[in-house]
Amino acid sequence: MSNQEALPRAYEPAAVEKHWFPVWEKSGCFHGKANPQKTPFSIVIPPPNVTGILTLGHVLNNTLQDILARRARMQGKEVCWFPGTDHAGIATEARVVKFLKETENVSRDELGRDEFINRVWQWKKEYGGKIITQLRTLGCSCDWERERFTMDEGLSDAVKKVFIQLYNKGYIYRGQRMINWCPAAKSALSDEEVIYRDVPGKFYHFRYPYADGSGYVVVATTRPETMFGDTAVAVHPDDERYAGKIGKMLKLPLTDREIPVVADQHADPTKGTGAVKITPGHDPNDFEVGRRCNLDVINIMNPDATLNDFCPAEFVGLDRFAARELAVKRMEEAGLLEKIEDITHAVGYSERGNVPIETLVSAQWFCKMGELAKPAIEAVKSGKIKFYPERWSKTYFHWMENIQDWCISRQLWWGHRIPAWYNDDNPGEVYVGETAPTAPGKWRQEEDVLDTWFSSWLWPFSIMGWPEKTEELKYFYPTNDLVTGPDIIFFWVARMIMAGCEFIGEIPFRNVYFTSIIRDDKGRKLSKSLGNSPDPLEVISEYGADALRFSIVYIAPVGIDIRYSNEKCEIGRNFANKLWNACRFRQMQGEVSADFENVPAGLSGDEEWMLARLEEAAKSIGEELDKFRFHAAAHALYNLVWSDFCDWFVEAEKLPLRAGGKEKERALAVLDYALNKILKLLHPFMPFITEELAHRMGFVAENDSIMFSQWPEANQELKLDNDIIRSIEGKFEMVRSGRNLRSSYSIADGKKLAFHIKAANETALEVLTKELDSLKHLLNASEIELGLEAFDCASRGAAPSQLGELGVISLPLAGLIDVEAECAKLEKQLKDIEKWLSGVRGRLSNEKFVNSAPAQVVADARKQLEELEAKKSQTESILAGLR
RNA sequence: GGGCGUAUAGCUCAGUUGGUUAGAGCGCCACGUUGACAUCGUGGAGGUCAUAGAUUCGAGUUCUAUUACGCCCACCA
Repeated sequence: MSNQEALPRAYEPAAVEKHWFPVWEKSGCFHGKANPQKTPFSIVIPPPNVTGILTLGHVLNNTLQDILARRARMQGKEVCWFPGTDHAGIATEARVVKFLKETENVSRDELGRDEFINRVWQWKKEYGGKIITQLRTLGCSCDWERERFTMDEGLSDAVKKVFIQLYNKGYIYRGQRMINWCPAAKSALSDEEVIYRDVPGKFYHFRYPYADGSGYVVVATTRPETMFGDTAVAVHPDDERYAGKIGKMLKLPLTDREIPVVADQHADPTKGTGAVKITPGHDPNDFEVGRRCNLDVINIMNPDATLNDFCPAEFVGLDRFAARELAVKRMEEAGLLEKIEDITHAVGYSERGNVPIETLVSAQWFCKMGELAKPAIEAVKSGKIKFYPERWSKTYFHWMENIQDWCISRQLWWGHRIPAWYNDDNPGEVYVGETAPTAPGKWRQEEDVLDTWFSSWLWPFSIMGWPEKTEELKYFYPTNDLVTGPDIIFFWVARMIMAGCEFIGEIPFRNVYFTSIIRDDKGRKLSKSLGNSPDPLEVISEYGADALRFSIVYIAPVGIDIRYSNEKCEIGRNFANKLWNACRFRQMQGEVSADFENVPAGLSGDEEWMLARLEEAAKSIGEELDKFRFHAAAHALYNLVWSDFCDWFVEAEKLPLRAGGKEKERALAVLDYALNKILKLLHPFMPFITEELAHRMGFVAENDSIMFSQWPEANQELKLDNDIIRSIEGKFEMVRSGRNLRSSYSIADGKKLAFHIKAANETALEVLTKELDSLKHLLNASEIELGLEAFDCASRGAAPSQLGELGVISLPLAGLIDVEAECAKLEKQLKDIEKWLSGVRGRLSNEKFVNSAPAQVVADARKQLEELEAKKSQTESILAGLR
């Protein structure tokens, strides 16, 4: 794309985006490698599920990472952003099971383990990892050569090594424990994978008769079907109502079993009847009671949550919910149903399976977390790792300080198979190691696989080749920033910190930025079923990737949820178009200056003003990004480009551009200098359009990229004259006043007008004289009468403006002005002035204020008083003149 | 039950360490196409900062309580 070619009127993102990404990727721009000459900067991507497709959440998350990476690259750092995907055990297995059912009508079990796993790999090859392509569409500057998958060989080795190490340390153990069971996945889950929902339910009160026929005990339950697992009824030892009953037997209804009344602290005498049925096999509390009272633990369920053959015949094979209804029915028939209450209670659901989980006792593998947590807590406490927003550290500490053992085994096939073997010749003998044991015996490998997060928590170093001591690891670890959602703070962030501390002896990252959660414009969560989840690829094709990126950062508030709708992308699209046209305008003025990196000598006031705005923007954008305040940086850019550059500077420069000669040359040089800086500052946010424009304008060589140009830090050497800058602000204020007059008389902008300006003082007069041509240009004035003496508004039929920094501008409109209306306007102004005046006077006459407020504040108030008084008297004289 | 967050213009949000006329974008109203841009320009209207107290010379900003909404954690039958 040569810079000779004229720019089209409107920016068309599609072709530009399609053009640049392959160019970048092919040229190896994104590749990072150990380079001792440079400071390393690394990020690891939160690996999306291999089944996943791009969502707006990913767009936000990855745009932010890209901004960090691209800025660091421009700052001259050696950048590596490590990409990859997660094998996502449950999600992927379920997905492929469904796929096989639909395409081949075969089940997982029909295929068998090895064949099924083959099919998952096939599926992955064909359909998996779509999101990786989609992230390219978004412009992500990941080091795509380094893409990894959590089931890759090296990463799997890391998992094994870690498992063995923790096993040998005594942290990993296998045991019978109460766990969360997902009937959909038919697997154990960790506590974190259970989400609690308040749902309507019923509270059933049942009568359990004493075996000797001496009446009954009333117990209440929300889960009648679990009664077949009851092994006791507990009462509080001090509960007088049951004095003498402890030890008596009850007949468990609908069965031929008898169960004892036991005494246990768990029974709360203040609740209900004070008696509680005990189901040690299906309730964590009851399990503990069972332990204390030596009760049997009975599992009454099959893996799919149907009742097993321990239950009465007619219940066997029934789904738990059907069993519930039947149990209630039978109890009622037996006259043992006391009452039913409607209640709302929290029910645990499986996060992935979206069905109520079962708590049951099962043999699973666990990892003790207490010791692992200690250094990880310290890392955040000491500030080695910083959270943004900081408050998330509270959530982190709370969880870490109460951390429970982690159930890491899953009854799935897709995942890292646990490297443990059982000796069938010698039951109880277990071997844990990289490969099958060679010792004699009939060894059988554990069927279970590991929780997906057991590989994800190693991501920051497994992706760099650990346990090999690679160059990457040495150079890029620990990484700099992590950008992720707060919803996986426990699943992932906390565990990565523990893993880093434990296995590398060093934290995995220094800063963690938690993104906002995206909702629709009504504040609802985005979900497929609601149909309110836009497809980012469609948005990109409609608005452009840059537009989507910019918009989503621009609208993302600090620490709260984002309300998104596609129309918001107009912000970015319009902004891109504005930038495009600013460049188009510049291009139409002639060749780009030879030196666009430096400022020419002999600047005009407007030009100094522009440089000042640019400096201030560069400074604030840098500072905001350092604090991860992305949206603030985006707003600063928006104002810089639209308001400062386009609305004021470009308009003002049209004058010297028209003048031609040296003046034009200088104006062009400043425009180029500013545009070049603007494109650089904007590049991390909008990589495509800035690359395109930088080339079109000739700011970067044909084979180069803006992504390696130098990031504009605030320029300390630039000496700007604050008086001049202030006077330009005054000029702009006067222009606004003049336009206001024009507008209030509904005079078209195109009509040339004559104005009068009364300068506030000698200095103002000097400034105004110097800027007179500019004022005429910006006001589209045919003539401006300028002086120190009061303008006789009444005789000239003129409407005066409000008093500004530099003076009063008035618009003589013989015969046209409405004197009454003008007077009313001024009187209102006068009233306002008086109101403020009395406020300031009141303050200054308050001794306490004068004595205790900082000197500067008092001085400011005094100055304000003077100004207001002057303003008042001037306004009064204008008013008098008008009459 | 515990913890956290949010409440500012019609809508979505800014508002740094308290400093006195609370800002932006969108929307709305008026006017406007003379070559950068109608994906635009110019001007304008619009807010007793959720409520009640407290601290202070001064509170959108600090403290307490209340209300509403949202999120997280917690074994309550």
